[in-house]
Amino acid sequence: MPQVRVRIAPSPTGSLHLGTARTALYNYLYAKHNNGKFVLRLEDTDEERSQEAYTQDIINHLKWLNLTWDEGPDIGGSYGPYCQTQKEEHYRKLANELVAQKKAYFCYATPEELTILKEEQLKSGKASRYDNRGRYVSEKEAQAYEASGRIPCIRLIVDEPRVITWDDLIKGTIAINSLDLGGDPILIKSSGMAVYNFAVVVDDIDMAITHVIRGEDHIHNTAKQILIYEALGKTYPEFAHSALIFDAEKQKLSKRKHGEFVHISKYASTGYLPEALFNYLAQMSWTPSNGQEIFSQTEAINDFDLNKVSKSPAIFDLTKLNWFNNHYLRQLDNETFKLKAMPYLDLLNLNSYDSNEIHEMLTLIKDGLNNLSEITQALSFFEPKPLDYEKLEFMEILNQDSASKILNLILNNIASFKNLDAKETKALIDSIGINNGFKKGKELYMPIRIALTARLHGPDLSRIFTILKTQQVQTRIKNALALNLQTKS
RNA sequence: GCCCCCAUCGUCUAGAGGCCUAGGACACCUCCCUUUCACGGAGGCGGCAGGGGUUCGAAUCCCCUUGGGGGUACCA
Repeated sequence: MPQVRVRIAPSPTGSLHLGTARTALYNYLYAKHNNGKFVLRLEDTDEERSQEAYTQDIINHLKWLNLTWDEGPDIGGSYGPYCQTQKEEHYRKLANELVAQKKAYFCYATPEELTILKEEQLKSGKASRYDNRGRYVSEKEAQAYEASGRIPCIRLIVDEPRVITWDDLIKGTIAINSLDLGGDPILIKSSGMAVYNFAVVVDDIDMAITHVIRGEDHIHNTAKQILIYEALGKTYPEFAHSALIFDAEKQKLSKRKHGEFVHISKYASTGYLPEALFNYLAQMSWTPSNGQEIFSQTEAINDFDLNKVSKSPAIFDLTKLNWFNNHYLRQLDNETFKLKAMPYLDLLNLNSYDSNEIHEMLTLIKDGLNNLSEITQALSFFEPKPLDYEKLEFMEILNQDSASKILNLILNNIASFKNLDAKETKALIDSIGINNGFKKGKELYMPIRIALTARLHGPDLSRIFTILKTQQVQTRIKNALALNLQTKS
């Protein structure tokens, strides 16, 4: 058996899409599982929408996901070039050979003529398709078209009717009638550039691709492409079509509807770990044989099997991704976590704290995070500026008599808190509470929590207390008490 | 319209005719731990789209219906 060679072939018309990433992931896993090669190729035949910035984005984020390729436009390889725009001549040459062999022909129909054809078909309730009229144009007519300045495209002659069938590695047997392919397909646009379906086939042949793994939106393209392989006299590769990823309304994930959250870049910048996204994407239509939800890339490679990839579409669920991300975030050692947290920490003014204190803050919140960008909000109360207590829920608690009593007690004893660690701080708060008739619990701690953080919930209060230090604690309690007086008067 | 694909808890799935009283995970709910939140632990709720076959036996095989999705470009 020849070496397995698979490819991911994104078009640089947008930044790396979730769906493309998952297709890349399947290809990657399949290649690595079979000791094969994974190739990156850019399908940039769309002259109008392709952009260099997108190419960079795609390359960066595939790398970010640790889906590394063995050959590609950035690193080369012996089957290049790996961009379609660099192969224009080659495509044209092959198409012309097909014309010479009478397997293809020049078609002089104008877009306007085709639009009219389509409208007529629609009106009479027929399936809309090209009527293959160009097949029957005589030499003489062709010369007349040339003389009138028409520039032809090249179309492939399709046997009709005929059943095209292949054994899909994910879906099983698929059969499509050539009659339903919309008429003789274009190979070369009149601009001279190859059309997607032709370029793909030529490239997959040139690059000795053995397995084409892609989304099921390509199923009809596959039928057309098989016809092209046959015309070129080549055997076609194995095909595997995976179901698409949907949103909660069972619609295809689209930039238009979902904004930046269809792009891998968004997850990277929001502080999702590549391991988490990899794991989530992999498990959403494939389950390892041991049934585990959490698995590493290596484990996935060892166990991957196209046959076990789900035939039905999966709905993208951010909540579940969050669960995976939380898991991987908690697994990070403190140093790595700190390193990854830095960009989000930098958004806060925490210059007054030393690195031990920053470290302490991070361990405080590490376990409860969905993504790293939540750090900014989670730690914002550490910024040395006055807090805003003007919220009904806070006021209700602060206005209780017991609240001002407790806060005053802490204030009166503030000096005793100096240089205590978290455990000692807690013990002191407890004893102050007990000596003055408070049970330790919500009644005792909530007013302090609100005074120090202006929040109802958060991490361990005594640790917050020690990080803030007595000076800041004193200021905040005074502020909270002042507010209390204000509302009472 | 025409063609193709798909159908198990709200979501992701396990299931290859008897191991199924349909298993797991996320979410949700209850309880425990706990000053609160989170983490962790113990439970709970919840599903084979419908109808016909085939079979001793169907979530599983076949057919129909319904529903969902994709495609139908000189886009990729």
